[in-house]
Amino acid sequence: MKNKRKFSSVDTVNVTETPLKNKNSKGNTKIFSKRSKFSTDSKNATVRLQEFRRGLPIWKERENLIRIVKDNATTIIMGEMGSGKSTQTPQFLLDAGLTSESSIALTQPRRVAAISLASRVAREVGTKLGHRVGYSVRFDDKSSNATVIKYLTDGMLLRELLSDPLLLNYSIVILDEAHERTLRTDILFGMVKRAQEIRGNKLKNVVETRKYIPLKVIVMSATLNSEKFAAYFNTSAILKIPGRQFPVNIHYSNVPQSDYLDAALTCTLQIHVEQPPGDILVFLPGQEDIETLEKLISEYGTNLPPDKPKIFTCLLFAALPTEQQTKVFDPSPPGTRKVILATNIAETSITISGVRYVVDTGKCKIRKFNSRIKMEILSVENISKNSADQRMGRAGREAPGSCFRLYTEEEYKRMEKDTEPEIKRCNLTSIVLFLKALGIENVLEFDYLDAPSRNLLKRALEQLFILKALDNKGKINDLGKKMAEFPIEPMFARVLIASQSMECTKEAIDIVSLLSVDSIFFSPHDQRESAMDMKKKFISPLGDLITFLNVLKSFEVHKGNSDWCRQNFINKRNMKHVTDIRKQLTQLCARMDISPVTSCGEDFEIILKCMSFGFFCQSAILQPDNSYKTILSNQNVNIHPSSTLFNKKIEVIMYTELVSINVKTIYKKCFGDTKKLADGFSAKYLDAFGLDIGSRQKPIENPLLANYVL
DNA sequence: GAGCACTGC
Repeated sequence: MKNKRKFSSVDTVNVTETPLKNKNSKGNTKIFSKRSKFSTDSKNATVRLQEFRRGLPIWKERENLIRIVKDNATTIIMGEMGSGKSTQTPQFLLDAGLTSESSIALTQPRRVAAISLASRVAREVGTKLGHRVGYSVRFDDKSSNATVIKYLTDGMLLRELLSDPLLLNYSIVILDEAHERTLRTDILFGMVKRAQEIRGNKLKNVVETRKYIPLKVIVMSATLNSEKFAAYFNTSAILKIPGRQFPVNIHYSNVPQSDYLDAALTCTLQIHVEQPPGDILVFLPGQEDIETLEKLISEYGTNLPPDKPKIFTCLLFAALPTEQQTKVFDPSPPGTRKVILATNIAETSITISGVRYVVDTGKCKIRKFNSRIKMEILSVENISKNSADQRMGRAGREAPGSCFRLYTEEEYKRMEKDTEPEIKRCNLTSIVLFLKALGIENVLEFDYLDAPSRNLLKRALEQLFILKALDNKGKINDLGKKMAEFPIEPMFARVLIASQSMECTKEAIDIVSLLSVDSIFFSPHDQRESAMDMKKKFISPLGDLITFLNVLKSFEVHKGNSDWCRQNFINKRNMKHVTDIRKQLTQLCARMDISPVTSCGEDFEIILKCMSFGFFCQSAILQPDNSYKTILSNQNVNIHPSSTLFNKKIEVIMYTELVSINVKTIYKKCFGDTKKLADGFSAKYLDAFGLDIGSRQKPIENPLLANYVL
């Protein structure tokens, strides 16, 4: 069975903090199956586990850690990779009796990390997973009333806040990987601090003392600006734990590189020819670069000196089907050197053993709000110093290594220290609605570690107002509270709620689930045309959304058969995700008295009208030149060629996603050379569907839209 | 007629 959890063992946290002598990078299953050999002598296994624990760098700090946590409301632990902080800290505190009758929550930004850490710690504690030690991630809850150490994703703890805003279920909350600064951990910082203060104040009230126990907070991270966190949490308790890292030689480029792809090719081949054995990990910004470099390496690789080993390339990026992702863990064939071409996925999420050399282009793709074109775009940017150091570290996990930076030392010095936290650059609509639902009415004055820009907050508020989640004073109403309950974007939540009166909840759930995943289609580069052909039989003249619905129906008729998926270029992993989300939304709707079985049958007009409750702002009108203008900002846009409505000249369209494309691609076509061109963007529609003007929601009361009412 | 960093509920 190849599912996501196959990766649990390759996650940074797990591998670095549970390095067994017989470690096998192929997966937890392998690691555990090896270990289960020992479990025939369970006493022996227990002894081994305890010996291993005592060997961790954090073990020496045990008494110190317990004392600091005992004496301080908030503690900051800086632990390098392999220090054992994520597995040992909760056990130390539990053994020291610091949890009283309540439990410990430890958050992770990633599901696989939460699951594999919980599995590991359950073994160390000697309990069945889900009893004393458990985890809670979306679609998978292995925790019970008996659970005292609970690993959760940060998103899961956020959800728990909705029903338990003071986190009374826990006496200790540990926020791990704080340096990653995800939108969710940033909100958790503020909420946990608030819960701690309120619980502290309640404690002073003698009558209530029984009910409230103090909340201990621990912020953990590999590298972070500890002073900043310490100031934010009003604490001076900082504990530093050394990690296990081998030295890495850094080589900088002598001159700035104008073409990082070309530089990466040269550098990789040079390492291959000149350096001793060891795999090479190349960091690139995205899929396109990875595929281009693979072609280049295979072309040049054929001209290598005959006495040199051959090059064996592996690709690694998130959109790659799981079976192909796992190929990076296969040992390279004899007489070859493995070269892994990867995105940022190899920086935090996946650890590959055998890497001795890192080639760092110094670039990554980052989602950022662009105020000029007023939309979020994905663009290639320089990485931060921290990110560069993280990439470098990947060369020194098992032995000394080398890192080749394709930029000069001057350029490194000019890099930002840290990557800008998401809260300063991403869409905040969900988060603002969430805060309001938690009773934080003044989202501008919330106690953020880093305050988001007022511009971003204002946009989020406007959006929520348009969706009728907020009243004209910006206060959340019943509709908004209902929307916040759904674990989906507010616009989708609006559609689900509207589906009740539109009597099409079944279809609305299906479509929202389908739109919640990356892409249900898989089109490999070399088989693009046959993929297009196979897609044709699903196409509905009503647009992409009904086409998606047809795919889902067919997927179910074929019971998710793998061969059927492959033949039809359907991404099975993502379709499975669709059905998981659908199940969750179905349960949630039922709980909120929105009957999830109400169906509009084949009357798809109804479902399209229902979608307009969430997306009526995202409409555009056909122009004489066959382009479109958006109703909100009068912006020129086109229908994306992958849309089923491309070239159909529909009078009015509504879209769920706007994507920007690089001007380079357009110029490439005209001039063939893109080197000297600056980046630029042109908006296109990804998902569009036809909409009869008469069915548009009217009137639009928002003054912002007044100029654009049809 | 073209393109998708990484997560998460």
